[in-house]
Amino acid sequence: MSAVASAAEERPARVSGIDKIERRRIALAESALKTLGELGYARTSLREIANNSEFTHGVVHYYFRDKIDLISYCVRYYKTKCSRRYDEVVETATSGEDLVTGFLGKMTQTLVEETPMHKLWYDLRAQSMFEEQLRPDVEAIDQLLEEMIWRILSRYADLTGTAAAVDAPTAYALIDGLFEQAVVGYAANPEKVPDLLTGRLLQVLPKLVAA
Amino acid sequence: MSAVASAAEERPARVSGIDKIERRRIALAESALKTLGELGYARTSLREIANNSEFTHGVVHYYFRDKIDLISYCVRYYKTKCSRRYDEVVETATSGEDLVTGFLGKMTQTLVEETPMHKLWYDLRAQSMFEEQLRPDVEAIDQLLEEMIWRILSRYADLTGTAAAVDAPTAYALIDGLFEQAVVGYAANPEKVPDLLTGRLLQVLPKLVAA
DNA sequence: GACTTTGTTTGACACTTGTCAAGAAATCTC
DNA sequence: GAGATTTCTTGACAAGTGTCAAACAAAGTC
Repeated sequence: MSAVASAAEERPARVSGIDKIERRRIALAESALKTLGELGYARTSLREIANNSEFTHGVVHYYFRDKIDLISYCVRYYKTKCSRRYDEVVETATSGEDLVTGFLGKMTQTLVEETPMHKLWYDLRAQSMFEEQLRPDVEAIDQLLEEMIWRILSRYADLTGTAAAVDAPTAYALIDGLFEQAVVGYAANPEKVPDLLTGRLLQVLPKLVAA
Repeated sequence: MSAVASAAEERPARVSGIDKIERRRIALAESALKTLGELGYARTSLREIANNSEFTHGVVHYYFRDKIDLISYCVRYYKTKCSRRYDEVVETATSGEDLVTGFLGKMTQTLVEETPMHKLWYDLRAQSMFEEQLRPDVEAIDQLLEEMIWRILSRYADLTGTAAAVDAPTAYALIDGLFEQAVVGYAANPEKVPDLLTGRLLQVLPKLVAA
């Protein structure tokens, strides 16, 4: 089903106990993330997660202490998948234009192809304002995403012979604001929103650097 | 308790039926908003709302068809309170500096004094991605907030003899991104966040206009 | 092959949820 | 003040929740 899970089944040879348990957790988390992405935090129950998986609801509790433990694990697992999304673009781009094109392409692509995941992320970040237990994980991801944006902006400045004109948290908040706007608006207007996002980023990116 | 409710009690003389029912709804909504702001959407039940009010849980159902009807009403009621927040600043400012100072002051003030309301707003906007019935109301508020930001930016351009260098949706997404970052981070760092927000806006605002 | 450990199923529990309806209380109308 | 209407209280319901524990199966160990 997922990259990790299927990789697991390809090589079922030797699995030391700790790895096996970790593998199950990942499978559970993948399944939970799918359900969470569709229904959102508020409407997702442990039974729903179990129903949409190959496991029964008891198994969920065998591998996770409670609901928050599961969700928290999901969030942590999720972060490893997303914050390196633009690395290849950053490394292979040979000009500012190149980088911008690649960045916009990847960004609109993930907006379209992984909408549920992004919806979930903004949902969970909002939940973290009310549920303290989620806060450390959310903060960690936010940090990762900020660094991701900063790598892109630094490289962009390099390639164009300029310097970043805002600091990292600011750059992240700005670009994230545009992206969240796109995610929220995507359901209502899936054809137009990606282009709108592209246009807005093209307006903004040049203003984030200065000679 | 609130401005509207207390105004209602000061003048209990003549109240035509339709107004009385509307008044009760407002009182319920105020109470619901208080609870929602503290607990967030996911953890707020109708009974909790009733418990934190002077009414019983049956009354809630007497005045609102169901839960979504109540929350939807709350959202609509809320919007009337917030989108004119900066109007006075916009009208009285006589220079760019003036406007920026007033804007930043009001923004950090509402961040600190009305934190629960802002948390709720970002929560509800996230919920609207999963709950279609919330979408029209959320979209309407987003529109209002975009216009609010645009009034500020236009006036800022006027006063500084420049022109806005981004369109309205972009400007809103950028500033809202910074504000949401501040709201999310406020709980963890209530002393520093307002100043950080101020600093970041000062970095950004000049870049949103051009000669 | 018996025994132990590990993993899984199933069913139950206590509780909360949104919703509703029957009736009491208050208010209004004449 | 009697009767009608509106407003509110109370208690109940069905459904869903997180959690747990006891029975069961599988796998590993000697």
